Amino acid sequence: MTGGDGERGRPMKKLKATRVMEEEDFDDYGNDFDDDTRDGVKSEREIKKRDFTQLELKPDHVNRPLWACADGRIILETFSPLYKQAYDFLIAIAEPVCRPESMHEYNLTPHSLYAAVSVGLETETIVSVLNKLSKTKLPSEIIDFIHGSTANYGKVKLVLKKNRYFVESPFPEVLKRLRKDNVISKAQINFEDSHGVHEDLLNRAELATTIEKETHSFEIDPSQVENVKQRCLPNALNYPMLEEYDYRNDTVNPDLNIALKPQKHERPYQQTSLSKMFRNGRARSGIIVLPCGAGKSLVGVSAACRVKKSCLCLATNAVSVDQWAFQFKLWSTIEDDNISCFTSDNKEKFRGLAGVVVTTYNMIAFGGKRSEESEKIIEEIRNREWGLLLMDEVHVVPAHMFRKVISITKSHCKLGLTATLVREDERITDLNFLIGPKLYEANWLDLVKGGFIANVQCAEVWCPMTKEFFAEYLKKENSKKKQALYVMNPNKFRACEFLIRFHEQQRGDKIIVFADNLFALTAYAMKLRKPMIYGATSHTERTRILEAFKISRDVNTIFLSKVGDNSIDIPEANVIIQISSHAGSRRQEAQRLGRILRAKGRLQDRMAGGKEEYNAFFYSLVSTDTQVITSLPPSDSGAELSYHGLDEQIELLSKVLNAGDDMVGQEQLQEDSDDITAIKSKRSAGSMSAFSGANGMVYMEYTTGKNKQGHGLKSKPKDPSKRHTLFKKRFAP
DNA sequence: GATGATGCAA
DNA sequence: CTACATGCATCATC
Repeated sequence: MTGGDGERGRPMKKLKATRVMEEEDFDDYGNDFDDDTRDGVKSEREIKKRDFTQLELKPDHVNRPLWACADGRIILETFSPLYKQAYDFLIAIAEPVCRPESMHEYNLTPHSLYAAVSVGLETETIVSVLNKLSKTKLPSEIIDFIHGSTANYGKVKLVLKKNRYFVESPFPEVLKRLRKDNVISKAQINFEDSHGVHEDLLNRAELATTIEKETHSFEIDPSQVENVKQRCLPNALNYPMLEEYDYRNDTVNPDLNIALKPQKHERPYQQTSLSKMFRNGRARSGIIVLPCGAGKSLVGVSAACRVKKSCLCLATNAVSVDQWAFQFKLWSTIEDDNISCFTSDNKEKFRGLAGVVVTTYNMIAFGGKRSEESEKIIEEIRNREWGLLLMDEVHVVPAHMFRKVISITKSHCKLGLTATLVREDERITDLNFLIGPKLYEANWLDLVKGGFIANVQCAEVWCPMTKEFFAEYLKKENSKKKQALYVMNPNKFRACEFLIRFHEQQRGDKIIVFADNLFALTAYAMKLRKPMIYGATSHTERTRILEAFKISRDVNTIFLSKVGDNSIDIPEANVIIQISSHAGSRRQEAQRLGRILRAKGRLQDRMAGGKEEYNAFFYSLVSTDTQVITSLPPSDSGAELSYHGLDEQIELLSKVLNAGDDMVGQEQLQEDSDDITAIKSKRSAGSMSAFSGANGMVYMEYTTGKNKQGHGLKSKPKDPSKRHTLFKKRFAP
C-alpha cells in the first residue's frame, strides 16, 4: 500500500475475495490489477491479512470504537458510546462494506479519501481523528496510504471558460507530468505551454487574476474531457481534477432570477448536504445520497437557487420532468417564463438569457432522428453554458447515457441526486469521475428518528409450496413453467390475500402489490378483483386508476408490474407487498422501499409522537421449496381466503400448467383489467383473528427495519423475540 | 390538439 | 440470457 499504483488497487481486490456477508460493491472502480492469480497463494495471504495479533492495543482501547487494519479495513463497534461520531466520520472517509447489527465494516480506498478531502477534510485531520477513534495504534501503512491518497488533491483544476475546457494548475511541473500521459497529450488542443494563456479569451480582469495566481494551463478537446478526468483519478495518475465553480464571480454567464421562497426552509440534513456542496463560496460537483422521500428535490432546487445561473435538470422520464418543474415552482421564486419542460410531447422553449430547463436523459442523449422542433431546442442546449447540471436518480441511468449527456452539455457544476448507490452491475461504476465524489450520504436511521421518513416494518414471508405444486415443480424442465408454479403457489396467494385484508380493514392502509411476472400479476389481480397497471395499460387508464387509488375509499390496493419501479409516483401508499419468484434485485427493493418511505414522512408530520409505531410495511413473499407441507390442515379458520380447499388448488394448478408459453391472451387481459377498475373492492366482515392463526400456512420470517437500514436489505436477523406481533410463528425453520 | 397504434433504439 | 418497460417519432383518427 505504500508503493506505486499497482499496490493501490489491492485493498479493493482483497475485499472482494474475502467478502462473506453481503454482495455489497462500493469499491470497484474498474481497477484490475490482479497480482494474486493462484488461489492457493491468495488464501494464504488472506489468512495473514486477517491475523490481527500484531496490532498494538492502546491501554484505553475499551473506550474507543474502532479497529483500523493495515489493509485499509476499518471495523466499527456499533454499541460504542462514540458510535455516532465515528459513524459520521467513517461515512465521510471510507466506503461502507457491510453493516450488520453490532459490527460495521468499512474500507479506506483512494476514492473514498478523495471524496473526504473534497468535502473539506484535511489529511492531518483524517489521520488524527482516525487515530483518536482507533483501539490500536494506527499502522504506518494506513498513515502512508492516507497521505499518498490525499497529497495531490486540489493541485489540478478543470475549468470551463467560454465553452472551452482548460486544465489549470499553479504547479507547472504537475502539468508537465500530466501532459506526458498518452491520453492527455492526445486530448490537448494547443501544444505551446500557455503561461498567461488564452489572452484572446480573457478580459483584462480575468487576465489580472490569472497572472496574479501564476496559473498555468492547457486547453483540452471537449470530447476528451471524460478521458482526461479518468486518467487523473486516484487509481491512475492520481491528480484528481477539482471541478469547482466560482459562480459568484462568473461574469460571462447571465444571472438567473431565482431564490428559495422565504417561507420554505431546508431540513437539517438537507442543509448539511448543501454545505458539502457549497464551500468557500464555490460549488463543487458530486453526488448526494438521500433516501426517497427525504426531499431530494428541495436539495436540487436549493442548489439551483444558490448558483443563480442557468440550470439543466435531467430526469428519467416525462412524469418526473413535470414533477421537477412543479418542485421548482413550489420551492423557488422562479418565474414561469424562466422555466421550461422539454419532452417528446411537450417542447417548450424558454426565452430570456438564463433559465431552468427540465428534460429527460433520453432527450439529450437520443441518437436517432429528431423532429425539427427538438433539433432546435437541442442545439440551444448544446450551445449554452450551464451553471448547474442537476441529475436526478443518478443510480438508474446507465453510464453510457451519462457519457453522452456530459459530453453534449457544458456545465460548470454537476450535482447528482440518488436514493442509493447500491447497484447490481457495473453501470454506475463510473459515477465518481463522471459526476464527482459522493458529497454526502444521509444516515437512514437518523432520518427515521427525526421523523423525516417512515419507520418501515420489513418482513420476509416464507410461503411453503403446497404438496401438489411442489411435486409438479420438481417434474418440470421448462423454467418458465417452473417460475409460474413458484409464483402461483397457493400459500403465497393466501398470504398475499391475508396481508391485503389485514391492512385494508384493520389499519385503513393503502397497499401496492408488485409482481414482476405478468401471469402472476394478472392472476392475482383478477382473483382478488383489484385494479392493476402494467406496461400495456394506457396512460389515461393509469392516471384513472391512480386517481381512484388516491381519492376513493374503495380502492385501497393496486397491483403493479415493473412499471411501478420507476415511472409511477404513488405518495399515498404505505404498504408494499412483493411477490417475486426469486428474491428481487437489491436496487429494485430499495427503490420500492423508497416509495413508502416518502408517504410516511407526510403521515408522520400529521401524527407527531408515537415514534415507536411502524407506519409503513414492506413484505416480500417468498416461495420456499425446502419444506413441504404434508397436508393442508382441513381447518375452517382460513376458509375466507381463496384457495382454501384442495379442489380449488388443484384447479389453479391445472390452470397454471395449461397456460401456454404465450400465457393468457392479451386481448382478454385488457378487457378484464378494464372491468376490474370499475368494480369496487369487495369488503367482507370476516374476523381477522381467524386469519392470524391461520393453519400454519405461512411462516413469517421477520426482519427489523433497523437491519434493513442502509445497505443491509438482505440481512435476516434470527432473533425470534423481534418477530412481528401480528404473526404467530407456527413452524420452526 | 388529444389519443392511439406502430416501429425503433438500447 | 430473456422478459419487461421505457421514450421518441410518425402517421392516422376523432
